[in-house]
Amino acid sequence: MAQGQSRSENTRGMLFLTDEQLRKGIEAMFFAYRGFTADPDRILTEKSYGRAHHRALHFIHRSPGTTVNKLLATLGVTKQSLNRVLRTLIEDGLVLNKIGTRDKRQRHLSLTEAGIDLERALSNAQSDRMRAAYRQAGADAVHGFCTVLEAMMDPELKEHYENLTGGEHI
Amino acid sequence: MAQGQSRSENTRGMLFLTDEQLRKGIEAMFFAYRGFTADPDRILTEKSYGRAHHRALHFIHRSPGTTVNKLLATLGVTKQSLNRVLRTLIEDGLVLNKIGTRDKRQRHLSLTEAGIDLERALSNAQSDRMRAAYRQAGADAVHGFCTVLEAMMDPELKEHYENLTGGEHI
DNA sequence: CTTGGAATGTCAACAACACTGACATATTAT
DNA sequence: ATAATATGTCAGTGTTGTTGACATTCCAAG
Repeated sequence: MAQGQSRSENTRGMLFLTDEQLRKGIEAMFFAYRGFTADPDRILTEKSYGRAHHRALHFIHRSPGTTVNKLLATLGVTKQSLNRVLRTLIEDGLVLNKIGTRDKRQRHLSLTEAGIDLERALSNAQSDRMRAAYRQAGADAVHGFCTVLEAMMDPELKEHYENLTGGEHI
Repeated sequence: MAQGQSRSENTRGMLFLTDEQLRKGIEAMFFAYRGFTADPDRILTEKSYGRAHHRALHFIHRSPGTTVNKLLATLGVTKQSLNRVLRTLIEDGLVLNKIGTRDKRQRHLSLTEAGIDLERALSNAQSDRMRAAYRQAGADAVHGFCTVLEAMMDPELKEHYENLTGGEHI
């Protein structure tokens, strides 16, 4: 019955959504995001880094050789904010900053060995929980999960998401 | 084929998950959460409030008459952090702070008319996007979405989530 | 070749929101 | 009486975001 209502559709095939169902989804996002970040946050605190460092490491690892401007667009922060984070990562020897050959204004970012190690540690911590959740929920649930998340993104952000999926080069 | 792989299971019925699929889920959470908070954030900025005010309003609206300690547990922040937010909300006439009758140490929190109005505006902004995402993704996807999110929560946080769903009283 | 604009870096100031630690005040429980 | 609970408050600190201003380097168009 509860199941029936949560899947109810009207004659035109449209979902009928109660306020209660919407609110439940909102709270699920809130609580789940806390779980989503909890494990990497513990590692980051040990190393005196924050979530912003994690994000930078993640997307540099994802698109090695990317430029600062591209990274800014993906992260959606100001250059001043990113620069503070990037500076510490470069100083600490986790990120490499190579001046472009074609366009010498651009800085191409990549991870050092140490950067790769930390990124992997963070990624593993996050993936472990993700994998457990996926296995617990099942394959169909995972598919629905991603479908709804994609539908929730801003169109502009969704482009970044899809470009990353397609693969990025120098 | 892509569909086939994302739903592939082995002979024991366990999901086979590639690193790529897990990373995609991680990035989907990151980008979707930005969309999730974008609309209410715009309203909050107008009123010189932040996301913390939104969360407080949401959960007080959800559980009228709740106490400070319960709210602290739900939000997972320190009392000093919550107090800063609550003080401004009370000063601005959005939240009521009533001394308990049974236990006079406790303060029971509830929304004023103005508080209800702002909560509704924020909630509507967030729900609109949620509803659109739900409709676009379909009923089965929504069910999977919630299932995975619940599996992703810390057990302790999941209790809060479920208690809220069940309904809270004074 | 000069000039405009793009890409980047940096400095300063500020705000939101989290934290810790310490302390005060009621109130309840033992 | 004493201990524990619930709450509030002050002071300090750190991360992460913001604006605004300015310098540098370099590409490209006139």
